[in-house]
This record gives sequence, structure tokens and C-alpha cells, in this order.
Amino acid sequence: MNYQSNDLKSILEYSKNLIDKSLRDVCGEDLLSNTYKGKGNFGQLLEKYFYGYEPNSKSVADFDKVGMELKTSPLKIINKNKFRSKERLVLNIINYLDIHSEKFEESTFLKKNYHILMIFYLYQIDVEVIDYIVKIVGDWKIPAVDLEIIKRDWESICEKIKNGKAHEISEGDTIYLGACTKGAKGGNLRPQPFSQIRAKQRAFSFKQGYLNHIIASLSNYKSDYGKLISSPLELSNKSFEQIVVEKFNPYLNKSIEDIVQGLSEKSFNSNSKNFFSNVTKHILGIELNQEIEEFDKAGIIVKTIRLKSNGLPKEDVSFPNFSFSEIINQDWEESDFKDVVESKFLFVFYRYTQDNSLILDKVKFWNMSFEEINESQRVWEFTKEIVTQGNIVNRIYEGKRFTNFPSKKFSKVSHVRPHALNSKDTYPLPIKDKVTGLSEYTKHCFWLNNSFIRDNIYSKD
DNA sequence: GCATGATCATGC
DNA sequence: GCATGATCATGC
Repeated sequence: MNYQSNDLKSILEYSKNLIDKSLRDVCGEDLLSNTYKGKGNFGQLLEKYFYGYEPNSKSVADFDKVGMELKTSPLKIINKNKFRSKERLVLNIINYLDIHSEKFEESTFLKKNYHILMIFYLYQIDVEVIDYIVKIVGDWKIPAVDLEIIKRDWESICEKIKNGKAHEISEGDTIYLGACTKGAKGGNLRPQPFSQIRAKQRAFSFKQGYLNHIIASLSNYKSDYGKLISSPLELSNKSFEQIVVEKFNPYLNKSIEDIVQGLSEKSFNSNSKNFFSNVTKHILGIELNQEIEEFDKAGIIVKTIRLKSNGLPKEDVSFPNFSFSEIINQDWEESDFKDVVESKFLFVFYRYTQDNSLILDKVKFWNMSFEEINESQRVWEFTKEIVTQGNIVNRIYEGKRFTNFPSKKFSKVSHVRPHALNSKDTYPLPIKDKVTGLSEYTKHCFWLNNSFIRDNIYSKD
């Protein structure tokens, strides 16, 4: 191979040859000789045929002489020449049995993933792996501010293991560094040191939003992001969540009119749909035309809730519509709804007073507990079952259709309801509905029950 | 007053 | 043209 494995510059220069090329372009001869059997993922093939070493899962870095790991990851294209990550980046497997005795600074995770040679290729459906085109090759290290957040993420994952709760770990527990399930669908249970309960195998991962920012930093996109935290020192005695919540403190119990007082009416027109999102940005000190960098990196979902004076949220909270034909072919582990319920949320609660003014009441970060995630899975499985059986409509009464989708009575956490322009705004049904014979149905989505938001998010702690 | 089905309005 | 956040309408 045409590089020196003990020389960073040499490795990088050699790697740049991949840009805008496929594996077939750069190592066609070796590939097409009889050693390549048309099998293997992109990363493995790249290691073997381009870098000339056998894929390994050692706990030392791939280019161990220079302390750099090799990671490959797929991109999707959003608008011409702008790339987004197709998925999270899966890092090393979490060794439940050993990790509790590690310190972050000397951890396997940090040794292996602090310095990464990132190779991003454009994923295309129905294209052979060796024909994927590499788009970005970059020498990347964890930035100092991110390192503080990642350190706390790593520690909180360890803490759960130390408390005998490895089986309750969720990606929503943490900010940038997740612990994603890895291995055979839902199976692959492993022992943990401080509990008899076996836990799903998990690996450290950079969340999808975090990867988007790595991509942006390596490809010099002009960014329209505002930062909440500019120096690692700010994180020395406060967590990220504390810092964010404290920014809301001066506005607590103030009316929405007081909060936006003196600000331009154009941006703070209370009829505008992004009004509350603008108010949140204002409170956090972010320009209105900017996105909040840390939230985007962490995939944090901000939900503004208005509580009626009796404390019940005025509305349930909706999520993106699901496709009927997709859900019947998916497992829970790969479903979009699982990603949603394993996200971290920022809830901003306003409350209507007796005289009908709206005041900022409470702000909190939240993610679903283990039991609530299981409950969401039950709702999801039931929904899948109904669509699979063609059993959507229960009866028609006075021209109105009543469905079998899981209602609020089915689960205290979540229910399924229409979410469409009108009843004619539909997605195709993979199996015709038995009662009506319909082959398409009004778009539906999963909702969080307002009573659940009151009892398990607003009222707790 | 709530649950469920239905629909609206804006911005990309 | 559609996703998203938000709201309406009706019957129990």
C-alpha cells in the first residue's frame, strides 16, 4: 500500500485519493480478482482492499501507530451537494463487565474514538457497495467543548451500569454520546455485573445530529447556528441541562406578553406558528434566523405545552406520520417511533391563569423511562398488528369511521390518531381494510397523551 | 370536560 | 406538495 502507517500525513494524503471515487475506481484490480466475493460492508472492504489490513475489533485504534481510528459512514443527499448523515455512528461495544472500573480519561472509548479518520460515502439504494462514491475524507478530533459533554454522557452511562440498570439504558439518557442497541434484532442479551437481569447489547454511538455537525465541520458549510455554550469552562461545575434550564429562570412566572415585550412585532406575532419556538430562542439568546447548535447536535426535541388552568395540557403532542406500508415491514428496533421515544426532550410549560393570561411555568429536560419505552413499544406493536391484519376500521356510525388503533384507553403513554389535512389526505394501505375495502387511509401518527404529560412529565419532581 | 376523529395554517 | 405544530367539533 502506498502510505506509511506510522505517519499521519502520509495516511491522510493517501486517503484523499478516495474523494469522489468508489472502491471499484481506486482498487479495481484487487477487488475484481478472486479474493472479493461480493460480500462485506463498505468499512470492511475499505480496510482490506484500500488500506491493506484485515478488519479488526481490537481495542486499540486502527492506525494505532498514530492513535487514529478509521470510521466510515453513509450520507444521504438533501439538496444539491448538501449532505446529511444517514444514521448514527456506531462506535465500540460497551463492555458491561469491565467499564465500571474505567475512568473516562483512560477509557477504551476515549482511546479509540478521540481521533478519527472520517470517511463519508454517499449511500444509494440498489447500488453495489463497491460503487458507493466517497464524498468526505477528514481528520477529526472531539472538540474541547463537546468533550466535556461527552464525558458526562459517558459517566452517566457508566452510572446506570454501576446501579445494576444496564437493561434500562436509553439513548435519550445522554446528549451527544448515545448507547445504541447493537446486534440481532432485540435479542443478543448480555450479563451485567451488578444485577441478574440480562441487558441488551449496546455500543457507544454519536447521535445522528452530532454526525451532521461533524460533516458540516469537515466540509465547510456556512453554518446558521447559534451556540449556547462557548467554552468548556462553563461546563466545569454545571451540566448542559442545568445551564439551559437556568437561562429560563429570569422569565419564570412572567406572562408571555412580558417576555416578548419590546421585541419586534414581526418576529413575535403570536399568531405565527413558530411563535413559541422564537420565544424559546429569545430566552436562550439565540438569533431567530439561527438554529440552536447544541440541540441540533443532540437531536433534542423541544415541545411547548400550554396547560389549562386545571393543569391538563390543552393538546396531546404529535409526532411525524407513519407509513402503513413501512410499519408492517419493520421491527420495533428499526422503527422511527423508537428513535422518537429514545430522544431527549426539552419541555417548556406555559400555564393559563384564571384571567386567561399565559405564564411561563416550568422548563425541564426529559426522556422516557425504561417502562415507558416498553409501553410505547406495546402501542407500536398493536398498531402494526392492526395494519397487518387489514383491521383498521371497527365500525361506521352515522358516516363516521371508528378505528381499532390504540386509543388513550389502550395506554397511559401514547395513542394513535389522525394527523392529516383532512380525511382524504391518505397513505396507501398494504392490506385492504376488511370492513370498508379501502386501499388507502387517512394519515395517522403516534401522540403522547396529554394526561401522561401532566402526570409523568410536568408533575414529577 | 374529555376522547376521538377531523382539519387548519405556515413554511420549506 | 407536504410535513409540522396547532386547533376544532362532536358525542358521551
